[in-house]
Amino acid sequence: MSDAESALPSDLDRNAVQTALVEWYEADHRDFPWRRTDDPYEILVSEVMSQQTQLGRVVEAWDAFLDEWPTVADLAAADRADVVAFWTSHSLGYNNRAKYLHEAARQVTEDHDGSFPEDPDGLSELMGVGPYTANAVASFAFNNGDAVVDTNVKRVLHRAFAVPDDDSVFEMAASELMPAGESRVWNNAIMELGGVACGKTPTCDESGCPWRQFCHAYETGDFTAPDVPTQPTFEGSRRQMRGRVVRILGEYDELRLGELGPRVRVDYGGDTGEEWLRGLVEDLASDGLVTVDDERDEIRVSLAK
DNA sequence: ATCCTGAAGC
DNA sequence: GCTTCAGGAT
Repeated sequence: MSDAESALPSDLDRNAVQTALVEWYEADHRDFPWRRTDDPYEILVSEVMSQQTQLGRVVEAWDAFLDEWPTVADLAAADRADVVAFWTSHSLGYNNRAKYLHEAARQVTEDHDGSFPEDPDGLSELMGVGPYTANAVASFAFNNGDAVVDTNVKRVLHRAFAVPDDDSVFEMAASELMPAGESRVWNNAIMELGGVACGKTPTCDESGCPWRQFCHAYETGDFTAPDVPTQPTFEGSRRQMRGRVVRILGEYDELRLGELGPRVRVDYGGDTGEEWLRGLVEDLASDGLVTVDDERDEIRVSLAK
């Protein structure tokens, strides 16, 4: 259980490490609106939007989303098509996440009598809520989570304390470092550190990083970060075309395949003609995002209700 | 292990 | 142009 390779702070230093970070965070941090609420629904919406999307781009969408569906019951009662269309029109990407969020709202309303589970295990049962989001919502809504482990936390722990690039080790280290019973401020603070001071290009001195005196990377000058899987080129990809289909269907009630095609790509036809589009749309249908209505010789496509 | 998405950052 | 961004489902 003990960590021979990494240099997690000793019991003696841990308190100083914890205090330094919390004081740094409380002295000054970005004032995102979801940091001013403890409503689990509002927190969940912000977390799902924030997955793989820069926080600054989330603010406007978060406001508009809660304006449209102010409570979890409102969202549960909405049509999935409207939620997916909203998601796409606000450029949030990953429209599967809109479907998951809608489904999670339905779970809370129907399976939990309208009130959220208050611990990570219970929250994990909600659709689209994995280990990170479960701990984030438990922390920020109920101050009742364990340490979150996201790319920010991994990067910080790897640099500061030489925690090896291994998920289960990151989890143990993060958990050991968190002051008990302070998940709300702690998880906010450590992710703020990763987002502001210890990003890909660290700004230790400019940001007044509170861990400089403890930091392995600051001492050695090696700011190597854990590997993040690189993505294939987006331009021209199938993923891009899926995104276009969903965006277009968000603008029309229903389209025939032949009407949809030219709007998806100007060179619609040939190798990327009806056959190709049909496959694309069928994939989206199995993801529950669109409905394909195949009647007679006309194939009609729309966002799934 | 692969797929999902789009824009800012560099 | 390529990488990165508060991950999760299958």
